[in-house]
Amino acid sequence: MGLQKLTGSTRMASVNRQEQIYFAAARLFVDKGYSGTSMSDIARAVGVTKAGLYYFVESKEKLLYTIMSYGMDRLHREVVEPALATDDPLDRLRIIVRNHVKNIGMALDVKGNSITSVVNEMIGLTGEMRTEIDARKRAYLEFVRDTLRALDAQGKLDSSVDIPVATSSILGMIAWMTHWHKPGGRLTLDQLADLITDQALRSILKS
Amino acid sequence: MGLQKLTGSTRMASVNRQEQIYFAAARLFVDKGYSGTSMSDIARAVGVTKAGLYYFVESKEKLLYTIMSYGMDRLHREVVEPALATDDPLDRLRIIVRNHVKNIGMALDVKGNSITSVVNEMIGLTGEMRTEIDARKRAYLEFVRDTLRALDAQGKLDSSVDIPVATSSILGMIAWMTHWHKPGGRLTLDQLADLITDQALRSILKS
DNA sequence: CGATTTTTACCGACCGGTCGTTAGCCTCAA
DNA sequence: TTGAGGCTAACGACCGGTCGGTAAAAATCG
Repeated sequence: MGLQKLTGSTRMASVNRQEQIYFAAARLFVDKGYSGTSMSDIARAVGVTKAGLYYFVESKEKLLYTIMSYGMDRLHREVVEPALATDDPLDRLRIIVRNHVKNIGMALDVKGNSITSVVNEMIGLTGEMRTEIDARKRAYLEFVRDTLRALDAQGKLDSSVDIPVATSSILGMIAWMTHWHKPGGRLTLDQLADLITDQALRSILKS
Repeated sequence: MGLQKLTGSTRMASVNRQEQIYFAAARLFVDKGYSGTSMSDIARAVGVTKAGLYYFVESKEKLLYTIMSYGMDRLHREVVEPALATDDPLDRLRIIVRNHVKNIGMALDVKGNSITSVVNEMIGLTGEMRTEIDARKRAYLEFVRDTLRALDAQGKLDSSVDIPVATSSILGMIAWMTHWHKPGGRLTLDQLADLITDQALRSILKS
């Protein structure tokens, strides 16, 4: 393909490239899976040679790790921190579900941004990186579980609720969104978040 | 690993090998993903050379397709058909959730059997095979959705339930099990199925 | 300011290895 | 003797990753 020669610059700023690579890789990882995506695929998506890619990225695994770390950061900032702002466990759970759904929804909506969804990819990481991401995921699970426990302590949970199972089920409802939610559909993201929040709460609260 | 020598044969009957290959492949696909699993992995798991594998299997994609087809067959036989035995939509939904959970749970529990879980692997299939499996999955989704619709017609659904969203959310609760359920845990599969069924129903029914 | 050096942002070629797949040979039970 | 059930060997394509090189931009210097 022909070279560009506009304003004498064929290159792009490094910061842009970095972001571009992370976004493109995240999108591809979500679409084709981690092992199903080759470094050439990513390079092609950002318009660079594979060799050129390795100027910005240390390894494929490190790339996945960086994306996952960033995703966990966002989850913490946009879900955990706002939830900590209230002491009422019911409000807290509402915020958790609502913001988590919106977080994933945005990740699917916003052009090129699938960062948060990649966190579901568990395979592909090994060693310390694997350990760290696993620990962060477990911490989040524990945070939600504790919220359910607090709700139980207030006697607000239905008697047939098993807290660990209920926690995983609610998170499953949310995580599974990536398999069916299509951006630009019938519902706005806010409406969707409301619906899922209601359903999740109803699934555990006393009638 | 030791050879079996029953009836003086170091070889295995072709039917056994076939099953063995499907089970081993299913397990590996669930654990490491489709693209993350190589034919060598599968061959090693069943104690055959990679080339030897190709006597029984036409291609990697066909192998995945066969496993998925088998999984869909089981889902139909163990979930859809029993559900059709009743006309009451509430009973029907109860059967769907309960049996689907048990189906996936057994797939995780039973040694070497992960068949049903593989159905979640959507990538890896192309062309007609992809189309067919997609259609069968959509038909199942539609079946569950229709059940919710019937429930709605009886006025039993909570007013804030959106049927398509609620259907996907319930199926998400179930499908996500593969990510957290560990066989031989605190609960029996029956107990687990009861818990999830209750929670799923509570999530959509009028209080 | 212009000249020079250093750094940035890449590319083409290539590495050893593994991928899915095939061809052809051997072996043993029926 | 035949054919099911393997085997060894090898294929071309592609994998993640590296190497040496380089044009252009930025920093430094006289």
